[in-house]
Amino acid sequence: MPQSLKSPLSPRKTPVQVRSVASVDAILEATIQVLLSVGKERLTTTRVAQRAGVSVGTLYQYFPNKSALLQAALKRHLDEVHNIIVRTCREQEGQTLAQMATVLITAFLRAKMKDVKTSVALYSVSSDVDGAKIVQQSGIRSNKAIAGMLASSSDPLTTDPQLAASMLQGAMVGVSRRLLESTSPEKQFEPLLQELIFLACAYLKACSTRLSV
Amino acid sequence: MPQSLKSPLSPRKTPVQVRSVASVDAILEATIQVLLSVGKERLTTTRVAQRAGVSVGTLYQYFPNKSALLQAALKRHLDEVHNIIVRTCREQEGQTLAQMATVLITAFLRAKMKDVKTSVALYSVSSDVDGAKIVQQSGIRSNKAIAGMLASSSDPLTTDPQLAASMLQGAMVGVSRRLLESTSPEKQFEPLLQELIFLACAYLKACSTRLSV
DNA sequence: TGGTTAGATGAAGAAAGCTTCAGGTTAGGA
DNA sequence: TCCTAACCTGAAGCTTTCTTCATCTAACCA
Repeated sequence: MPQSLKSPLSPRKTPVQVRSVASVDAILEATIQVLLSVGKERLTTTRVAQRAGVSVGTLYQYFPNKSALLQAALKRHLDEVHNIIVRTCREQEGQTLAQMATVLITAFLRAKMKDVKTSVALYSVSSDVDGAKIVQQSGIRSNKAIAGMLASSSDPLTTDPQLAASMLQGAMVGVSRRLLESTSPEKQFEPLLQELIFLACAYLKACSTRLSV
Repeated sequence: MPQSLKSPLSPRKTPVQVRSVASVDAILEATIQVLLSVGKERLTTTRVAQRAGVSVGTLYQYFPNKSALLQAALKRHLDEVHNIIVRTCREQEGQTLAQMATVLITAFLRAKMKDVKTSVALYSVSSDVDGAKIVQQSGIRSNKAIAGMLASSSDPLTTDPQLAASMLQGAMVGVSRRLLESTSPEKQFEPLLQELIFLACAYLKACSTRLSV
C-alpha cells in the first residue's frame, strides 16, 4: 500500500519543507514582478516560473491554475494594507476624531506609496470577477476596524460609525487611486495627503456637531 | 487603376452607410452584453459578433483587434459620464458651493446607478494598461470642468480649485465604486448619496473659511 | 440598368498559453 | 547508510482564440 493516504483529487501540495516554502514565496514575488514588467495580459505561468527560478511544474504544484496564482498575490498585498489599517486603528482608540483621521490617512497613503507600482499592477487583478470579491471582503474587514476606532473616540459622533467609515474609506481609496495612477505620484503626494486630511477632519467635525449644539 | 486611393495599411473602415453605422453600434452594445454575461476573461471576438448579429469579419472591419474593441466600449461609457459632468458644471456656474456639490454628486451617482452592471463590467477593462490611460484622461477633463465650476462660485474659495476638484472627484469615484460593488447597490444608494453630499459640503465650507474669518 | 464601391461572411491558418505527467533529484529519518 | 516522501523538471498535448482573406451581397449613382 504505497500511495495510501493520497486523496485522489488533491493535486496541490502544502509546503512542508524549507525549500518549498521558499519556492512559493519566490513564485508570488515573481508574479508581481511579471505583472509589473509585462502587464496582466502577457503574464504567463511559464514566465512567472522562469522569473521565480523554478519550473512551471513546480508552480502548478502549489497553485491549481493561473487565476489562483493571481488571486493569491492580490490577497497577500491586501492583507498587508489591511494589517496596517487594523494596527493603526487599535493605536488610536480613544483619541480625537481629527487625530484619528490624520494618522489613519497618513498610514494608508504611505502604505500605498511604499511600492506604487505593485499597487498599480494589482489593480488589473482586482477587477476580475474573483479579484473583486477579495477586494470587497478586505474592504469590509477594514471598514469594521475603522468604525470601531471612530466609535471609541473621545469626541461625540452623531453619525453611524460604519457609514462614516465608508465615507473615509471611499475618499481614501478614491484619492489614493488618483494619486497612484497620476503621472508623477511623488510630486502630488504631499499636497493630496494634506488636503485629504483636511477633508476628513472637516467631515468628521461636521459629523460630531450635526445634531448637538 | 481600380484600388487607387486605398492606402496599403488601412484595413479598418469608417462607417459611411447607414447599415454599417448600425453594425458598429450593435457591436459596441454586444461588447457590453458579453462583458456582463461571461466576464472579460471569456469574452471572445466571435462571441461578441454573434451577440451583435454579425460575423467576426464584420467586427474586424471596424476594430483592428480585440483590445481596441474593449477600449472603444470603455471610452463610450466614460464619455457619457463626462458629458453629464460637464453639462451639470455649466448649469451650476455662479451658484453656492453647497449647491454645486449637491447637484454634481447627485448627477454623478445617478449616472453611475443608471446601469450599474455596465459600470461594473467596464471596471475590468479600465484596469488594463491602455484602459487606465483612457480613464485618466477622462478624469483630467472632468477635473477641469469641476474646477472651473468651483472657481465661478459666489462663495469665496481659498483653495486651489483643481485641488478641491480632485478631492471631490476622489471621494465621488471612491464612494461610487464602493456602492456599485456592494451586494445591494439599490439599498445603499440613498444613505451614501446623502452622506457624500454632507461630506462634500463640509469640506467645501471649510475650504471657504480656511483663511478668511 | 449596369458598374462600382461599401459592407458582410465564416472557414481555416497560425499562434499562444495552460496544464499534465512520467521520471529525476533532494532531504531527513531509521 | 538507505529508504521514502517531498520536491522539482520541462517537453508536449490539448484547447482556445485571434485574425485573415477570398468570395458573396447590397447599396448607390450615372
